[in-house]
Amino acid sequence: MGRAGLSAAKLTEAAAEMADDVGLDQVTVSALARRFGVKDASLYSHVKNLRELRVRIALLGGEEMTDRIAAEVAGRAGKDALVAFANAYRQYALDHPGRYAATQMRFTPEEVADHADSAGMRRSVELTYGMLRAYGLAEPDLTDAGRLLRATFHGYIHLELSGGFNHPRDVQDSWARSLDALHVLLENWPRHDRKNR
Amino acid sequence: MGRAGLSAAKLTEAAAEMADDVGLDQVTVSALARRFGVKDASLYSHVKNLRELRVRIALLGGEEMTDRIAAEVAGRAGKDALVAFANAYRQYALDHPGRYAATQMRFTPEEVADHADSAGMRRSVELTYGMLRAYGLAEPDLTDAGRLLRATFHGYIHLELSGGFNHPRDVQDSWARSLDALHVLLENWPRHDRKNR
DNA sequence: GGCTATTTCCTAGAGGCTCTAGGAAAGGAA
DNA sequence: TTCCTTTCCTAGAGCCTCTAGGAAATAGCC
Repeated sequence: MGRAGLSAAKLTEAAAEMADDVGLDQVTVSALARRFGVKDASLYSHVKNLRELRVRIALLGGEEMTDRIAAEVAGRAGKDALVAFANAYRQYALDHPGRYAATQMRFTPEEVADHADSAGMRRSVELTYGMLRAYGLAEPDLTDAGRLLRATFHGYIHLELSGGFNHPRDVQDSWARSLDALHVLLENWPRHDRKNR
Repeated sequence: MGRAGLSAAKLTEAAAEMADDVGLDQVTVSALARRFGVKDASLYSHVKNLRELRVRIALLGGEEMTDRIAAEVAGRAGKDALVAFANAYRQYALDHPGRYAATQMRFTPEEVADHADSAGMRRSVELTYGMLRAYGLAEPDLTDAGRLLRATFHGYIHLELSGGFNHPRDVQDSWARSLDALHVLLENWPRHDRKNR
């Protein structure tokens, strides 16, 4: 019987699919080994431990997500860019809930530094800032507004994925309206002013 | 040697403390039994399984959190109420990260129906709606704005707790400014209008 | 108080998980 | 072919959840 031909990359891809299917916390070394018809211990030649496997899923997800967002935002500005960004963000999370959940993990600096660079995360921040500058914001409003946007997007997706929205009103409609509201918000951002407060 | 005098309530309280200390996913039946100087199997007389233990933590957290928020919001309206609500929400989550994480779990209807009523969750929704009505909002804007607020608060706390805010700017300052912005947003909410769009 | 019923806690054990140590076999390179 | 490296294996320790069935402590009742 030939070998399975494993590699860290193949394992990560399969683990990511598994995470999207059955949830990130159901991704185990055992289950993954089973999927490849191989013993648990075999995977430890390719991946240090379960934690590393999850970090790899997160980095993969971060890259993919940023790519999608960048493609959608390219060439747009203002509300167009905001809506494109937000929809790409949400759609990726809905398409790949397991990968998305992984991106929300807390990393130690070594973990980020170790495998791959965290290019995905960094590019993502740049995209956000570019968008916000189009609204005429500058530091520290840039950071504040960026945090608010990230929080809102993430919170919305998290609640949606975890079934937190029980009311019958369609989530898609609520989401669209929230984007309208955020656009208004960014246009009327209470700008930082040394005298003010 | 006497008995430990366990009960579902005592276990839940201890589990909640443990969750705040070491993280919700570190709360195990084994660890909890160890804490009481008792064998694992003993806990199963009081609690059905690990899952139920976590649900109980969530319900406890939900009650406590809603109580705090209600106390702070009482007698306030408009921006005062918004800020009081938001700060109480955030402070509870920072004080009790494990309990808070538990409240974000996905429940099956039976789980909610089983133990206790989900009074906490329901009251929380009512509080939000009361606050929003003070801004002159009505359905479906009430639902939309409520979702946006919940998403923003949750997303902010989640990112803060998971170390997602790397920028040196103080989170407290950002938060305060975001509340200013949300107030502006609610005052300028793009109201639902059948002709519009 | 004594007796009984219930609750609390125990031992024993099955089964799943992570991860290490050390060995065998497959594939590539010289 | 021969050697070297990588891939995969067996074996096993340790921790976890959860069940079954039994012993001991408490509570209720006469």
